[in-house]
Amino acid sequence: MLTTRPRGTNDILPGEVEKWRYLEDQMRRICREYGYSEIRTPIFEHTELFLRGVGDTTDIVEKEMYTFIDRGNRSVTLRPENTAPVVRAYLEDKLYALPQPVKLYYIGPMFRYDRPQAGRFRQFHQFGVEVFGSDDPAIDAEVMAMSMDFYRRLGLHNLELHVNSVGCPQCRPVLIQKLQEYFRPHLEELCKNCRERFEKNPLRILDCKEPRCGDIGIAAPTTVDCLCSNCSDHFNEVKKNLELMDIAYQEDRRLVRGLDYYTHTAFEIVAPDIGAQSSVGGGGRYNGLVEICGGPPIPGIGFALGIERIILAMQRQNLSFGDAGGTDVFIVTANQAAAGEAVRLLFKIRSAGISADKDYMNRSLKAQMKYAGKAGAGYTVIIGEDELKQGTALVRNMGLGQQESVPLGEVVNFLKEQGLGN
RNA sequence: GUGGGUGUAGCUCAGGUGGUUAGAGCACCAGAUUGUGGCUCUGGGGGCCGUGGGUUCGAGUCCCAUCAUCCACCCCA
Repeated sequence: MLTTRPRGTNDILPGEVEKWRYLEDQMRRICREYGYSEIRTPIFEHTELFLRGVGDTTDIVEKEMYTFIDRGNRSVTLRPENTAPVVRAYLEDKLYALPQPVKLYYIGPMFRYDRPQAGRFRQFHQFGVEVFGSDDPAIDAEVMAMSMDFYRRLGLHNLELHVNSVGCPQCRPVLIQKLQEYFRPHLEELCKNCRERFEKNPLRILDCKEPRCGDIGIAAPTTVDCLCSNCSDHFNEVKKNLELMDIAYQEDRRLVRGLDYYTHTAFEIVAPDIGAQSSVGGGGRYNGLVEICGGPPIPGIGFALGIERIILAMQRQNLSFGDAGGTDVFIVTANQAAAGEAVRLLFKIRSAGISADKDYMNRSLKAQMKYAGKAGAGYTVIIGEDELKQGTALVRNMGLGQQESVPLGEVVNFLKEQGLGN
């Protein structure tokens, strides 16, 4: 146990961490372009926030939270998602006093006590955005367009954008009633879960994966059948805006989100080739959430993307994560007498903004060359007896296999002339 | 929470029906007439066989438990 990490967590090692940094760079860039500012909230919150915000009948709250009592006897929970915390910050820090809409993004770890499998971990990472203060359908479309734009920039293809409207407090009771009327005669045939859902949240029966429940529900009334005129207009405008941007989507009348706070627009982005956990992102509108959390009735919408799943999908599609970057220059010494000069020169090269390294393992010249080759050094700078006498160094281009003698004082300039450093 | 697969060297894996010093490839380190990497060749270091019990004269191999991991259900990003 001492040397094993907790189940469902990961070490991100050199070689892997560069991918994360590449993705994080892309996230920050697109957020700047779409007008989003970063917000960082705590990793843990008062448990009550998630009970109220996410919904106490959701699976996340009922069985997946890392909740514990701290030394001050407070119940706190490692955040299982970040919409509720951002809403909390929006209220606590009075961001409603800023010009609206307020557009925020976050990148960070989330925690859910799930059974790990492909694309699912107990500590996983999300990139998400939240927009407060506007119920303009154009914002709904923008949030979806932004997420699709993000995937496009990474080079991901074959992704599907599924869109639906789950109604509002006006029309949802109508839908729930109709659904219960429809399913009541079939109650016995439904799976155990769905029989519970029948009472608690009949909407969720629609996206049950049990084949039998699907068959039974095939002719069930769907969300769009019952939308009030407001919701219906809103949904149509959202779709119109997507079309203005040429964002391909499919309307999925059975799409229901697992968190209670969604109203109106709900969407999900699916990658078909990463296994069973195929959802790489999802989100929707949550016009009631700010109020649920004790604030004024302020509308909101957002999305969250799973970073591990994005990496999985990119690897499946053989996509590049940008240049890794490594050592440019390696200093090789032929004898002990050159060691001092190597230290001096190494510092000068690095100070000039060029990545450089030397041997620290007392290797032979030959072994140093080998190591430099494996480290991917573009150049080696060789200092030996002859060089010391002449006050020069041999600068070898490892790619070309050519080398030339350069005065010690000129090595840095010479390397710069080769295009190194910036 | 449920089901199935897998745990042997740093990595990927071999190790018929239990039998003596547990192997390979890759990686690592060193050398191939002593100042030069990639290719090749030679040699070397490395293994509580996941862990704990049990059966047996004897367990990497069989049994039980446990932990980890992978995949699926479920759920979701």
